[in-house]
Amino acid sequence: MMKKGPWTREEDELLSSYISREGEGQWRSVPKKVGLLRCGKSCRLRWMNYLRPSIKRGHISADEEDLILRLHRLLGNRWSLIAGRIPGRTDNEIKNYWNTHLSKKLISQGIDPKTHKPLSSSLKPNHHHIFSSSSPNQPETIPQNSHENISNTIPINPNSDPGYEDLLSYPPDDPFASFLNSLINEDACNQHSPTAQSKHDEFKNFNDSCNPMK
DNA sequence: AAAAGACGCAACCGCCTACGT
DNA sequence: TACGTAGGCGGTTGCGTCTTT
Repeated sequence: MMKKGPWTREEDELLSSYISREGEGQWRSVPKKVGLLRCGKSCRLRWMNYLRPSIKRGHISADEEDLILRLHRLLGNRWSLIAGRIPGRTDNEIKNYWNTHLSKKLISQGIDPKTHKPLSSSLKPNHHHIFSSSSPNQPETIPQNSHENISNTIPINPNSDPGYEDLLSYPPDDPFASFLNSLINEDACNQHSPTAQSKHDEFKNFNDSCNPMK
């Protein structure tokens, strides 16, 4: 019989010590090896969203909030992609933060959290904008429930897509625009995923360029 | 002080893709 | 090609906590 519900401190310690000893992977066999009455998926989720040492929990800074907003405007509800660009944050945490804080904040400002356009105009179809009325929650080029590589679905060349500049609304030399370009093209250009440190550096560089006074 | 309602977040669920056989 | 397994994803739920009445 599988156990469900909140994890206890003892379970966390058992899982943590096992993962730090044996490493991640083979999740289905982890509960048996550790002696937990949990399914492998649950163990993986607990590790990924809570126990990993690199996780930064708690207060989300204004910079991080701004980044989430901008990335969501570009990517839609692609929480894992967004989280991948915010060091130490998990997709679950960002998803929760969006649903409980940011979407309400945008609504209070008269902005549709799905389209990032003014609520009064968000009902009107806009074929120029890649967020179409047929799927307001996702960019038009990204199929619902698809987990395919983002670089295959988001226009890679801004100059070839008429809606791109409208979407970003940043001048070509805007640091965030170049940051987004780098992340969009990253998977296509890099054979290897960047390390946590390089992601951190990338984020820091972006933040520094946005906030030179810091 | 107690009850009711709202809120926030951890965890679950179902579906998908990738990969091996 | 078809099937099974593992891992990953986003949507949703459930429950503890906080706030309001």
